[in-house]
Amino acid sequence: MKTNAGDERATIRDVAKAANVSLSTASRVVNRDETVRAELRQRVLKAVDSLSYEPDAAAQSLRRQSTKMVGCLVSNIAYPPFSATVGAAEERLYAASYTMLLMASHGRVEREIDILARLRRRRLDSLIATVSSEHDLRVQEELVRLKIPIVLLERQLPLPFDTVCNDHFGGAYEATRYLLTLGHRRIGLITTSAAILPGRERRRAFAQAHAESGLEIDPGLVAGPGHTRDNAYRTACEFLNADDRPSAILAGAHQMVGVLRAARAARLRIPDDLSLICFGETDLTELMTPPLTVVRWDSGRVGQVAAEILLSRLDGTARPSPLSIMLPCDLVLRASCAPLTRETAS
Amino acid sequence: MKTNAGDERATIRDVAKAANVSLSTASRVVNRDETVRAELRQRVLKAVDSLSYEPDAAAQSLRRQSTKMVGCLVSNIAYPPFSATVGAAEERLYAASYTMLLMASHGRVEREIDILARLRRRRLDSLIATVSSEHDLRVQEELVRLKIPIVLLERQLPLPFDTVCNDHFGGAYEATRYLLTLGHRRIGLITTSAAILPGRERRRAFAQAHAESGLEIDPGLVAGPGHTRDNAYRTACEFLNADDRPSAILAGAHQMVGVLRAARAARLRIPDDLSLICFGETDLTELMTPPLTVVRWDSGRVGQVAAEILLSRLDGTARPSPLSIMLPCDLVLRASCAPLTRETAS
DNA sequence: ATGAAAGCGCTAACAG
DNA sequence: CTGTTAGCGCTTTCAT
Repeated sequence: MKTNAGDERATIRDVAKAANVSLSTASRVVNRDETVRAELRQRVLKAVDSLSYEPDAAAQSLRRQSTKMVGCLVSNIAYPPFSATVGAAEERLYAASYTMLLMASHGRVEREIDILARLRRRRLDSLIATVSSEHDLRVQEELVRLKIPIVLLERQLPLPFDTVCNDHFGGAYEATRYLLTLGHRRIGLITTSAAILPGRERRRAFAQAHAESGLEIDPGLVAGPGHTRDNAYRTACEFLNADDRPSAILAGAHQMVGVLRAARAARLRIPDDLSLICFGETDLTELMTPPLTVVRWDSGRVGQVAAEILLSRLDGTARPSPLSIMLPCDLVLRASCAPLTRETAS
Repeated sequence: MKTNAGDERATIRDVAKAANVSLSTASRVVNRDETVRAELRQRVLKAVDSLSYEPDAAAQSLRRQSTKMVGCLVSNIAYPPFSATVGAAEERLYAASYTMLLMASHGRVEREIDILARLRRRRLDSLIATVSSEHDLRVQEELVRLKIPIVLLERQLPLPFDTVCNDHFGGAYEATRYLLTLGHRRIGLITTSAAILPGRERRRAFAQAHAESGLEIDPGLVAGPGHTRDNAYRTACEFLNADDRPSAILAGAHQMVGVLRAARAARLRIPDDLSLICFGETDLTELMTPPLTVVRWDSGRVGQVAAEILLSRLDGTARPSPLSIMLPCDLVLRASCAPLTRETAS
């Protein structure tokens, strides 16, 4: 029974009229209020069906003061770790009847502020965000002004928001120590900006591992933001063409693409001439020759956990104090690192 | 002047009151109606600023009967070609003040129907969709019921929707011919389901190229849906362990990961023992050893074009008849294909 | 040029 | 248990 006479959408009023009940009774039935007599309920349900009635989310939002929408702010949707995280979060939120709004800042603060203003007008119930800098006060101000539960991904701010991060410090520390143990003394680090947690923690771990071995770091061998592949490629070329080139490089998955190109251009064999460790697992790291030693974590898990926290805030289950979840990173040894012998040192 | 006395959001009423003008005048100013006296305009603007007034999108949607939201339905957000497309579309739509809602069907028709019903309630202005099957009539029905402009991505339906696709037929045809020219006679094809355009067109091209050379196809060497990597891996293993194993395989980027694993497990060298062509460019195809010959297209471009079409529909610029855009695919020769000699034939 | 009033579609007091 | 009524915040006639 799906004959929809007019082309117009049926409203709850139409349903009430067709079922010969009041507006509120119709509303009650639609909203599963139990206190409606079975007979009336049937009449309403029939009307709903025959009119193909569907509640208007905009009207509901206005009235209920809740949009059942969650914003998701990332720097770039197409960056695989992000898309895996976003995908997992969407999955969980969808199951809880939330709709996800997706916006990309492309790493630009101006854009980010604009996005947050827009999201404010949309009256989101909640937000998942990976801000492009932890130091920008305007962004922080905008986040606070939203006045909704916020979960930060891979970021830390001096604000009472929930956060879920991976243990990039631990991962980078293990990776650096491993290279040091293999005898490497000049190691390059190419990763994201120090203005965001992964970049900051990797630098800190890199420094600490060196310090614990009583070794100095050449600041010239630590590079970032290098957010783009091209930047990473150029940086890697500089590193590899120098007289005292590093014998090993640690790089983010995104940057590693540039590093591999540079290594190929410089005709360096891996791991014989250059040892490599990648932050993040991708198809490439696993299937290339040789397979790359990686610091691995579960991007999807980040999104799942974030969604879970959000939902617990939304239904009031969560304890008031902000949660700060840290997920593990593991060093997975493969074939891209070799011990440093006299020969390979330049 | 950002002192917001109460914690409540200011409404247009508050603004009108503070500026000592009527509701409608305040609204006019906010909506850039030119017919307001400069003095009043200033007063209103000042009030807007001091109250940090921001229009409520839900209320606007309700009143204007337009949500300024565009839905985006894909099977999986984290699948790189999709995320590149979605990212590019979001970019363009954002610039035109639209917000993107993202939902993933995970290839399940039931889920897809549920999503479409939900989107209907959200009263989207428009939709970008990559449905999981071109044959499901319920999905088609739901799409029609939306009664909004729809752009289909990489899909074709017997309905008056705009579509933007890549020339998978052309790409697969060239690729197959290339392998045939190299002397290959038993070629495997592992790609997506024939129920969607890319899978269908690749099969068709594969068949036509063979037919034009007067060659028969072994249907056992054409596999799909194999949407997951594990499926592709299993299929490839079967192919490669058979006595009359194919000397070459064509596979989608997603499936290729499984194929490479299988080739490695079977200790087959590429291209000496097995020639490979991949549908779609990824980091892996370019940087692995040997670099893979690929059928390449621009995923981002698909999203851009789709967004452009959508916007032209939304502002009434587009001509009424549905557009059907086909973007090119190119065969990029690299090092993963070798001529077939007696020795390599099994 | 400005204001008063109606109403988008819905939910939730409040009466009965 | 059911109906009447009052808005949610906004835009838009329609008068003035």
